[in-house]
Amino acid sequence: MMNIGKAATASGVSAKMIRYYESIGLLPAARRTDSGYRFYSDEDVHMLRFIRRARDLGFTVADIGELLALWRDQGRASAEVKRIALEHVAALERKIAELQGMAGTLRMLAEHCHGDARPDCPILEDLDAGGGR
Amino acid sequence: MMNIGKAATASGVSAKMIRYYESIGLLPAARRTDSGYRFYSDEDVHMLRFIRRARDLGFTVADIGELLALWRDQGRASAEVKRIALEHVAALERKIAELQGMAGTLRMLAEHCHGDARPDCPILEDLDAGGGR
DNA sequence: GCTTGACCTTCCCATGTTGGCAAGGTTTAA
DNA sequence: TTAAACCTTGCCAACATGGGAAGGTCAAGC
Repeated sequence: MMNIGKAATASGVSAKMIRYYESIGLLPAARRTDSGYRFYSDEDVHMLRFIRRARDLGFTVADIGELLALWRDQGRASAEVKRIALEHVAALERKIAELQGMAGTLRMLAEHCHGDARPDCPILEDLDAGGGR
Repeated sequence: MMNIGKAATASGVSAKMIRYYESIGLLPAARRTDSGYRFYSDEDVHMLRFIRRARDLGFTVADIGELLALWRDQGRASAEVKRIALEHVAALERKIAELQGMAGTLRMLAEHCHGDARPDCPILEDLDAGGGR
């Protein structure tokens, strides 16, 4: 049993975030000491690490709510977990493609820009003209 | 000369955003009619399209502030523009790498998940264990 | 036993960009 | 004259996170 600070260092989730997750219902309300301090078990820290890892993989808090429910449900079907994961992969890939498009365009523009003291600059010219759209 | 609604459709920037950009100082305060309506010139729409295009390329509003200043400065050095663009490309690429890492891990995990009615699922197991970290 | 510092509590605020809604004023067309 | 389509400002929401203030609690050292 430990304080929120200890649970935070043990799990890698800040105390601030632990309180936040509790407030939005991602975590059940923590037990409290008589004086009102939250306290946590190793089991709780385990759940916090789960959340931390899922955040690192880019899942939103809403996703994690679903994943946690499945995690706790011993009779879950793995198909559901896989669906959530693959949907997330697809979203990540859409985002990646979008960023790659931006980076590609900019890299191209920058290549044609002298990058010296002269004022003419294809980058600004493109922004000016709207990239031919 | 036109209303904000017209300027919005002409530039592709919503009226809401035009007001927002004005409020944060990205745009100078628009001129007003006697009754208080904002009005815009073709020149203004031109600037709005510049902003729109730069947003599409992923520049933050802060970046765009710099770019607009350079755009207006006829004596600017293109080196400065290029620097901003390349910094942004680097930021995009960092983000892309991060997302690719997430997507790669998840794709791998999903591949090893049966995705059927059985409860065992490598995805949850990884989240559980913390991916070996 | 008292003081001090390190913890905890709640509450409010800020980030960045965008949309939505409400209450009220203006303009335009029928 | 009236109705529709605009405009105005202001507030609220999202998402996840951090910062800070004001005040209560706990543990260690003296």
